[in-house]
Amino acid sequence: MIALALPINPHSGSPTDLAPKRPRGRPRKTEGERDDGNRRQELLTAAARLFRRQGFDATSTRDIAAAVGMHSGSPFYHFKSKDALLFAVMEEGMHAAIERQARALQGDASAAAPRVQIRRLIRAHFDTLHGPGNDFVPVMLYEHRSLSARQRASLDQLQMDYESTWTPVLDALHASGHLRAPVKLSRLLILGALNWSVQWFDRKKGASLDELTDAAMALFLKEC
Amino acid sequence: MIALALPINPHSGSPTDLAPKRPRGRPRKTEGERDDGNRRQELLTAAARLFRRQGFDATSTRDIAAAVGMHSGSPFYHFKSKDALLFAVMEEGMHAAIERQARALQGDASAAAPRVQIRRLIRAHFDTLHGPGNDFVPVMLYEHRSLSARQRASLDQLQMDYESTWTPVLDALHASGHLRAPVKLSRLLILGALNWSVQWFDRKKGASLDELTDAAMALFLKEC
DNA sequence: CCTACCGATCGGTAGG
DNA sequence: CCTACCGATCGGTAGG
Repeated sequence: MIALALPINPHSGSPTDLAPKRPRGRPRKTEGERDDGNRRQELLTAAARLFRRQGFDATSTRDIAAAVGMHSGSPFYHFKSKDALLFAVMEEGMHAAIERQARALQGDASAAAPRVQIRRLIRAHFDTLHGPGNDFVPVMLYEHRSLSARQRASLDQLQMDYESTWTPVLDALHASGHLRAPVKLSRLLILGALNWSVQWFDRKKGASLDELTDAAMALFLKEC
Repeated sequence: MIALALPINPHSGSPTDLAPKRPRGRPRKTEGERDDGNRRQELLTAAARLFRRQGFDATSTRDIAAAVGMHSGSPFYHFKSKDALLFAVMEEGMHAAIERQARALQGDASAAAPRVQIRRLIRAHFDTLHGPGNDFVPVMLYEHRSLSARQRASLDQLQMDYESTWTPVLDALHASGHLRAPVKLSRLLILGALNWSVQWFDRKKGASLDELTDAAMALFLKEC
């Protein structure tokens, strides 16, 4: 097992350490981001939380720095711009959502009845939007407009990957008569109904995520 | 009939006009807004358009001034702050939406079948979101977060007025078996599905508003 | 990752 | 509604 050199406190190592020296100066950057382990992730988490609460424009890079105990210029050591930070938040959100979705369908991807599959998809989607600490995708839903054209195109691709999982399930439901509206518009309207819940759902009161899922199932599907 | 003195060009009137003089200096202000007829409305329309396209924070008051051919400080002659301008945009949007909704139900408010009523509500809602020049309500949906607590409370009241029209219709549909999910959650999910269309609907391509309405009806209602 | 700083932009205002 | 302007804030950077 390889020991990871966690740079928690740069002053903690003895000067005579035999461990291989980390390279001095600025680490190489990759696609507008630098890699530094913990602190980078802390910035992402804090940024996601603040972006969700206050919006992208209303959150200054100083706010984000303060939230993780850094000084005003330091976030730019980890991200080359505020835009790059926003993009990284959204990208991480989409990757997590895609993985969560895959996990929800695991095992019986094609074995389970379409009604079971759609339920799992809906429930996983609600988890992505309302699970504790899951601020990343809501930021993406809110702040899609704040991205550059290139960044947007890249995220649209991820979003298409995510949504493409729904299509065969909706096709099957349409074929069996559980869904009567056209599949493409159904997908847009259903995901819209779920996404909009970021505007009103409160985990601490009202319905639970299971009740929400039940309601969505009852609203969208015919009983045949 | 009383002649309205439209101050289109302050220099157009002869000095010997017998028409009653307009009061000199700044007009009285009311709740953070001044009344000046045309120009004020021009500012509102331009602001709605820009806020929708770029977002509230990304739109400067200079952008808005330029859009109507004013200089940078002049919007503050009509609105006491950028916030007041945003609020006025949203308020006008909600009033128009409430009127459009009432018009859609006119005549047979209680006579028509609930299925007809819900169709009209859905169609009127899509008109509010996607009708030509209807940028006011989409701004409200996007920028709800940018308001102060007081402004938000005031708009929430208008939104409750708007949504309350849906409840008796949904109640009737639930009673007749056309709607199976709980009424309150149904209202939230349905309006969410419709609202989210501001993110993807394009009047110039794809489905028409009528097709969209058909799809929504087919998605949400059981056939009994 | 900190210190010290810059240029640009922005909401808003005084006075006419 | 224009002119001229101010104070504050912000993203970002050089140098260490």
